[in-house]
Amino acid sequence: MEATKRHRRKMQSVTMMDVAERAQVSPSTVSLYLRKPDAVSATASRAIAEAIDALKYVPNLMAGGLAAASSRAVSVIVPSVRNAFFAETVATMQAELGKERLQVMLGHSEYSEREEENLVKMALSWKPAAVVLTGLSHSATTRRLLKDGNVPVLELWELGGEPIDMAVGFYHEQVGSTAATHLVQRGRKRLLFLGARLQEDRRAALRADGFLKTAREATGVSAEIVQHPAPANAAIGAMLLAEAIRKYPDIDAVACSNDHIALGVIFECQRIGVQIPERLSVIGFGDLSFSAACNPALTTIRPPGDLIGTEAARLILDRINETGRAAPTVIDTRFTLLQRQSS
Amino acid sequence: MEATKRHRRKMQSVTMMDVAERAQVSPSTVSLYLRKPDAVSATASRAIAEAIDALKYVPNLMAGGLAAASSRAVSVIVPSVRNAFFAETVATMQAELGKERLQVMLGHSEYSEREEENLVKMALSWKPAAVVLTGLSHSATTRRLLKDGNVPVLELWELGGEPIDMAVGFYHEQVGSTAATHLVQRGRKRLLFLGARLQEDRRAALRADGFLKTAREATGVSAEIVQHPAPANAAIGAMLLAEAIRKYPDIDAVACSNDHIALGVIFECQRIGVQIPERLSVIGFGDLSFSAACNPALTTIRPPGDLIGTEAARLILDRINETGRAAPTVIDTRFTLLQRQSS
DNA sequence: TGGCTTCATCATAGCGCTACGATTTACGAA
DNA sequence: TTCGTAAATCGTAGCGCTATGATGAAGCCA
Repeated sequence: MEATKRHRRKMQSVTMMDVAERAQVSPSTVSLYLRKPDAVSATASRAIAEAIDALKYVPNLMAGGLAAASSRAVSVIVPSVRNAFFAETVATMQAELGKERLQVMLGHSEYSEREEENLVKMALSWKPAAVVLTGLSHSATTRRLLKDGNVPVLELWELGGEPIDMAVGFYHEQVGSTAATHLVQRGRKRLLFLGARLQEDRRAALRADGFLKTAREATGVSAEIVQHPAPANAAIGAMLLAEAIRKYPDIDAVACSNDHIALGVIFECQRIGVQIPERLSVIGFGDLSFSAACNPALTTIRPPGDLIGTEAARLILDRINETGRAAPTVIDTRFTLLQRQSS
Repeated sequence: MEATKRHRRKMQSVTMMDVAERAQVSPSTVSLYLRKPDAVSATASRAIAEAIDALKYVPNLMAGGLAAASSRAVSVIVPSVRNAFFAETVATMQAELGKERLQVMLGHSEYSEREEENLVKMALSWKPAAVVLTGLSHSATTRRLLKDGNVPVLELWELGGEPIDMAVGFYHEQVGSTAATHLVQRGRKRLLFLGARLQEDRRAALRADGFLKTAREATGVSAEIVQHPAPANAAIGAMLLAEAIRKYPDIDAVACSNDHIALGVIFECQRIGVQIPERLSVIGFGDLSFSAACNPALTTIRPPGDLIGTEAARLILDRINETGRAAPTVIDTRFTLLQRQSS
């Protein structure tokens, strides 16, 4: 009986139908106005804008996404925004994509391929316009999901090997190599690499590899490594320096896997009376906001986190808008050695 | 003619209908299994799980959100994740909400009420399960949109006045007051507040107000302020200290609006030969990852960014699950004075 | 044995928008 | 004046899932 049929009430107080009625156009025209304003006449546009404002209409992006089989969302998966590198890239992407009314959806992998896989599954459920990952290490399931997902994929912050789709980053072994070359050119002969969490942070491990390889190739130069499994911060840096000097009393240079560690090294050197750079050269990685203000000012290698974010956003927008430009699959943003006082 | 009728092709290769067919249940049961597993028998659950795995089914959350008139997304709007305070809160919320398969959507307001308003409009288009804002300053339009939006709203990181819905944070004037009280109790009499970007960062401005008010109430104590319009970082901190000493040569204590500024102050004091804390006490705000490792270790006030994130996530989940507990509208997380060596 | 309750499962209309072909109108050229 | 083309607008089925009442089966108690 019709009397007992379920009547699902309308959930949204104002819909595109209401806007269309007030503006005296069809709902299709309202939809077109919101998606392609240039395809709608000035007269109709004014009436529609007035109706939207008067009715305080808020579009339902889920209905639009269902109908279009794609959403205006970009899933961005980084190890953590606690990490200043990824915070910078996320912030830059959010600014660029926000301008085009694309919503950034955030996921934290905490350097876990398993967690990244779970996040990719959740991401794909939203039919995102693109999926952004950090680095090149992914589970086989993640790779299959993304290949089957028919979605633009970017891998950021690391280059090497064949990307799933697009990649923006630089070669981390080259960062390590550049640090070693710099110290050797400064005349240092007893080099040390200080790293944290290298088991999970593969990019830091790659920098360590590049450093040791290049340093050990230099005539008359020795290079060792001292590590700690905890996440990198200044306190860990201080501990690492203390252990380094205990194990290798004659070191004359240290390269740190990031500037937090380098900061801790600088403070620890002050405490134990080691002069930088006279007695010990220090080089970091990251060029964080405090690096130039250190005493002495920190020599470091600057990764362009902002450029990575900007280029990634541009690739996404190009792919979405299909401007026809054959966007390069891989962008090498390189990095910059900033020679300051500490080396 | 039917022959010329448009046939919109099915977009998603595998849908819930396919899973239902393979598991030999109805699509309703599959939907129930995904939303409320306890309501489905063990036999049916096994068959459905097998079918999902075999067909590699990925749900379409937009269809679900359209049908349910709500999505499993939480919109989180912070000034920027470049700021470690908000990065910590976002990271904590992402971890808690991710466990319940709620997607964090990120927005950056850059301390602009206008930008926040735009982000709230975009947020509401996704029919989020909750909207999270930072601070208590919002445009009238933002307040109306959220009230009309029929959505749980949280305001984080600041208490004071009546919240739109729920609030988790602490009183920033009390932070400033606590810093002043601490310095006065240490016997300091010529106090200075060093702040950056106080025009936009209202919480930092509130801390400055609290500091000056309390310091000036103390007998025989004077207090001034030196500011810079740029975003706070260590380099700005160094500049502020240099200007502070130039303008007020007899100061014996500085309170910094955050620990980045304090870090710059520490380094600048080293450069100009000012002994901390003998000649100058320094107190910061934030307890960032480097604060304990400074030389001298930095006295600071620790805001519980992680607790704010955890409590916010709990309030959201309670509201979504409607557990019946009358969750308090306002949670004061307080803050902690960490007295280290610099004061 | 029958009736009532509970648990598991199902039916299906509809949520709000979009794609894309159809239709209408206006303008310019022959 | 007529025809063709371009611009603007419209029609409407369907995208994939869910809410909620309906239905059937099983179990328990009188």
